[in-house]
Amino acid sequence: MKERLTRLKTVRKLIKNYRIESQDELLGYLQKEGFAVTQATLSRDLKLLKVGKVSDGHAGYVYTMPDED
Amino acid sequence: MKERLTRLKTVRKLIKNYRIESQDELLGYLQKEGFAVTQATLSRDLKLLKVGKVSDGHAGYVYTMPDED
DNA sequence: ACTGAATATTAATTCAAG
DNA sequence: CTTGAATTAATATTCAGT
Repeated sequence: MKERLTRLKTVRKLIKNYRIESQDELLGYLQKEGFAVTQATLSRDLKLLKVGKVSDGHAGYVYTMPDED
Repeated sequence: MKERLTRLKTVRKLIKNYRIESQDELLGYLQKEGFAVTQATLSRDLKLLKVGKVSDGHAGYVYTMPDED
């Protein structure tokens, strides 16, 4: 199944364009894009993409993409 | 209490020098350096320092310092 | 190999207190 | 303003199934 590849691309895009604070939130965006997965899968995707969750210092926590990969 | 400042410095150093995979692990190193805090405090420290936990792609998860701050 | 459901683990926040 | 204990929330992993 090559769905994972297209999904990973989408996840990447979403993280770059939105301020996402949790995997559940990301899950919501993904669904709007037509992907139906669970949190477990998303966790694995984020691992593959090496995205990190970092505080912005005051407000909350945000997912970040590594610079090119 | 200015202990937080010295502790933050130490946390920074530890994260730069070791491969730390959890706050509990970091807690251990901190104790060896003479700081006795709880996970709650550490979580706050990491927030202040904007450190992030990121997968290295295969093995596990590692804490990372933002490039200069 | 990829995934979901359930679970275990880890991390953030609340709430009270110094 | 900083912290710890307890709690809640978030995330990683296990285990089974395809």
